Amino acid sequence: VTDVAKRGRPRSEAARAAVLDATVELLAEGGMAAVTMEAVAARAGVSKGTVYKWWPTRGAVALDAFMRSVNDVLAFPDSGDVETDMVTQVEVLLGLFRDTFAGPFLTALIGQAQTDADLGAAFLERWLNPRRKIAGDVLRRAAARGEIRADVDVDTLVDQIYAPLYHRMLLRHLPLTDDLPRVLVHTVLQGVRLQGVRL
Amino acid sequence: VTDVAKRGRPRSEAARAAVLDATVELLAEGGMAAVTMEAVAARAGVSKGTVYKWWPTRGAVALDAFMRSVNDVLAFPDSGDVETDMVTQVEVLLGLFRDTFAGPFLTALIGQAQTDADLGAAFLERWLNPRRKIAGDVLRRAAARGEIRADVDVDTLVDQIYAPLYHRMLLRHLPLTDDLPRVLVHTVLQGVRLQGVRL
Amino acid sequence: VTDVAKRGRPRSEAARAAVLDATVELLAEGGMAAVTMEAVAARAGVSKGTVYKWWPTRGAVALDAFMRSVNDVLAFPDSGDVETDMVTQVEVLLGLFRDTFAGPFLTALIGQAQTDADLGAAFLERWLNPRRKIAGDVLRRAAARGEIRADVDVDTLVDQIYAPLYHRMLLRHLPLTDDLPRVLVHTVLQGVRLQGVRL
Amino acid sequence: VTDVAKRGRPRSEAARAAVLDATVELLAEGGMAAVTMEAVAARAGVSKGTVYKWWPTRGAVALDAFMRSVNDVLAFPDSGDVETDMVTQVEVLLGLFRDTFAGPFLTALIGQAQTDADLGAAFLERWLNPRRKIAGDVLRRAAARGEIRADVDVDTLVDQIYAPLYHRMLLRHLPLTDDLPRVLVHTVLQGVRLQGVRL
DNA sequence: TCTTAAACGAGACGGTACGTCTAGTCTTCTA
DNA sequence: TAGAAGACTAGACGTACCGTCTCGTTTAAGA
Repeated sequence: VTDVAKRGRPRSEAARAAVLDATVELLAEGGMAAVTMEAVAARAGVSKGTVYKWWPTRGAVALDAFMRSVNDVLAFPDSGDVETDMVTQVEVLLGLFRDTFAGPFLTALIGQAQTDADLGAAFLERWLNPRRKIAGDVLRRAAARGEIRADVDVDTLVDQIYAPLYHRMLLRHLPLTDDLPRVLVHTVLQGVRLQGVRL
Repeated sequence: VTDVAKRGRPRSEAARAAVLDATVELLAEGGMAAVTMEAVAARAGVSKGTVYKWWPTRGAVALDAFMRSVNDVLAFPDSGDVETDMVTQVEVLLGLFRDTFAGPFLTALIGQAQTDADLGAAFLERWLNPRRKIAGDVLRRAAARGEIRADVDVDTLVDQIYAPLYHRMLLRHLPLTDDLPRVLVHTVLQGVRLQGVRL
Repeated sequence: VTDVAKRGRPRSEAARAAVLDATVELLAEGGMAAVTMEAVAARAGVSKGTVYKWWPTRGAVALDAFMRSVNDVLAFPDSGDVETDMVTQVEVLLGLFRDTFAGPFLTALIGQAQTDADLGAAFLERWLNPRRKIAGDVLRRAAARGEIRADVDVDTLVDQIYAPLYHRMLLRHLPLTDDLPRVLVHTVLQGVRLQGVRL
Repeated sequence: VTDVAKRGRPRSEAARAAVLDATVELLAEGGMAAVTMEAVAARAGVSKGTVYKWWPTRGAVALDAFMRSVNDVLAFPDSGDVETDMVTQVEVLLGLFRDTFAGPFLTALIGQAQTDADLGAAFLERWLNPRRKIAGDVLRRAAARGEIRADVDVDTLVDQIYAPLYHRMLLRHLPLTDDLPRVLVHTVLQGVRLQGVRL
């Protein structure tokens, strides 16, 4: 508990919200290229100084705006069957990528992170790692239950399921199809299953 | 044979080479952020007008510079064993990503392509698709030989092998380790093999 | 007589005419600002090299174009009365300045000459001095006939009659009115007449 | 009294002065051709944006620099004799044109004004018209006193005295000689005097 | 008829300034 | 003390002309 008496004018929550709303709008209209500190401040009706006071870069603003606008879909089913659980979860993510605002937002953020190391680190911490963690837990539970081999490389397994989604979203070489989650999960789990083939 | 008479002063090959060299240098020194049209022209000892005449954006310059500087490693072994061939090829790619200039170059290009659709298309055409094509051919040959299931989804299989490399390179959540190619290829092929488990 | 045999392709009169026509058009459309070597060449359907071969600067092109397009109004009446002759001549010049293309052309040329000494010299030689000469001759004849004082400063007299026309055309502080020639000439001649006042 | 609260950072007077100083220097060194927005900003140690913020064109900068550097010599003597007063004043102007920095400055400005209507208007308002006004007032007072004819066209009279100075400065067909003011004023006033000839 | 030389079109080139935009920082007043 | 307003330095943007330069192509005079 901080009983440090706060002096001076408190931070304006209105300003914060206006900045994040403006960012979402601008990204919708013109992609990440339109999300300039200048434009964000102008659109939000906020001074540039205020934006810089609370966010170091436009990437940071965008990440905050993104995290605020996704209703966190971290809930993971636990039906007792790995494949069912994984497919369900991948389908949720694919829907998010393809059908909601998260798609353009994520591509923009990852693109931006290539020239902004801090943004990359923040993106890992707040978005990617939490999702990898729970997916990994499901696989670890499956290994404990004997559904898949115990010596499996969970990290690589998670990559082989999730990376193709990001890859297609970023490179646009192939569409995100409805059957993709099932195929991705099935092939990989088939490869690490203890007992023979399951069709 | 083009007997189209060439009118006017011919394009300076020296200028073209100077631009691409300068781009490689700048990218090495300061990443894609340092590759500005201004800096490229200055470093190359070429006028800005000339750069803009031949390349629409800095992304286009960078892509050309990249394609010129990779000795095209499209050669694919054909030992008759899918897994060996795929592992070998993925190892080559991983080495390229991790140990050469291609890594920073590619991340920069893909990042840039998120706000430059033309660059994205050119990148697909000149880099990604050719590599996917030959990897896919290897898998299709294996299917024909009966090594893997005939109804396999080749595109997705390729993604599950290659996407993790790009993913780790772009997101930096995990390192590109030496055993990664073997694990990636083995798990996936195991999942689509006709006869049981092969260890 | 130059019996120097001319070898090689002779100068294209068509190109010369096209350049001068284009210059007149461009100046009409956008003032001297529109008369760039680039635009002249393009409009004339002539290569830039050809333009530079025959004219050193755009000012030179413009001066040539101007001199070609004014039907030389050097003819000066000689009625035996200085004032009548001078007024008539100034009226002709004023008409030229105000009602024809010569106005914009001259302001552009004089403006341009402020940063192009060669153009200034050429302008004096080909336009201003010939006109000053014949006006001066009329005044000198009048002095010889005893109409005006013999010790009159002819150059300054000519300036006091003509300079106001150029001044108003260049500075635009006052319009070129119909009665201006009469007033200009009358006042000045009144000041140098031998016998008393003539109304 | 303006009790309008000024918000935001106030304009930097240092920057303004630096710009005008730099402009004077550049014009001295290389004429109006050297006065580019780029060079002005660089010489002044000021960003281009700041220059463009306060002056729309280089002509505008130059006019401001000019108006700041002439100690306004609007003071007009009133000895009671028109001719004496006018000659004195024309001599001052001639000295300014011929012996000081004002000459090159004015020719450059008037030249520039031929392709910049706004500059022309500003030049009239801030330089030419104030000077014409007080010269005209002297002549109007003389008419009221009966020294010259009451129906005189003051504007044209002023032109006949001043225009030759500008004309010789711009066209360089004749030098600005010391006796010019006396001759200019004498001839014209002689032409509009009420009583006969005065030598 | 064939050669030769100048003029021509096309257009690429190194420069340079344009006027605009955004990044960040800084300074002042207001809430 | 936060925030709004906005001026400031810095520097890249993409465009436009500059004047020069190579080309291949004409065009006429001289061999």
